[in-house]
Amino acid sequence: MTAENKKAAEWIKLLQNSGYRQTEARNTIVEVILETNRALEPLEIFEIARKRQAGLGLVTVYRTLERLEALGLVQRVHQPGACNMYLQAPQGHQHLLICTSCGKAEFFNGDDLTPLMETVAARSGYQITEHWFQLFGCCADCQRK
Amino acid sequence: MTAENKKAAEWIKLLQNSGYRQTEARNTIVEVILETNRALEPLEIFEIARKRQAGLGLVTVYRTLERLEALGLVQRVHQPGACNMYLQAPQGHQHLLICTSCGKAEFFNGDDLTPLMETVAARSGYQITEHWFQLFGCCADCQRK
DNA sequence: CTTATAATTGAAAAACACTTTCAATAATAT
DNA sequence: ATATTATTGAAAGTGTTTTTCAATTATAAG
Repeated sequence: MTAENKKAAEWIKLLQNSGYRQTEARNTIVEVILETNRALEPLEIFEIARKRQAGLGLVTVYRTLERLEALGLVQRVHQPGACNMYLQAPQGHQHLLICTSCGKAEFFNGDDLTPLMETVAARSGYQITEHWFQLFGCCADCQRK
Repeated sequence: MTAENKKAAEWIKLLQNSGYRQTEARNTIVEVILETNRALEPLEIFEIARKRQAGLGLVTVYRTLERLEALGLVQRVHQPGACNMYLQAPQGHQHLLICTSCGKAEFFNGDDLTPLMETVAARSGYQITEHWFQLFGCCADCQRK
């Protein structure tokens, strides 16, 4: 059993524990998300998944993403070109690093941001509750090309 | 002449220097953006502007925003709820602090991010070219309420 | 000031992305 | 095996953004 299969089984289990049923459509959609290392739009997920499961509906992709996001398994990603992309969520709170060439997404820790946020809070008078931090660049593989 | 009027005149001038014409529609749209301290959706701009200029079309708002953004006068802002909002762009590269209650937007400098970005670049092998950093919170005025 | 020009406009239609509705189907509990 | 109920895909509906187009208006030229 590969790492992806194992994670897929975990996700399905979590869905079931929340009262959702295991279906072919959900299995396929979960697999597609887990084996992709970049954020995907609903339509992209649909097109990949449809090749494996004829008859799958785009609506089901939207509905499954909604449930996966509510369970915190998937994360919505905003990018300049598209702001409704979905990616497997990391452990805890992490920040994204995205390759502008191939789209590959990696997470990193941003604990270092706390002092800056405190300075901004003090200067502005705002009580800061949330932050978005995302880096864009060219990954090692794409630099070689 | 108020500060907003002065800035509006500058923007119109810049538009003209780029080969665009001065029109009533553009004047009104520019004024609305300049006197608002929060990011607005095209439809919001349209509704405010229409009260001052009957007959204005929503299409014109979209087209004007496109030009203003191309000239760097206006900046597109992504927020969890809406990712097509527009705000007067700051001098140089700055980061946003947005009040989740009233929407008020302020800019701040984020020079402190450089060391973190260098660390991430070194660890990941990415060549970092761009970053998004945005803070959300409750502004001083809204805290009092 | 008058005329020629080319950009700009708003209306309408089209394109697009996403959501809702609904009857048929399929997963799960009994 | 059966009953229950979530899930499904198709179709219709909604909201947003873009395109098309003829009429209008700003600007440059005379």
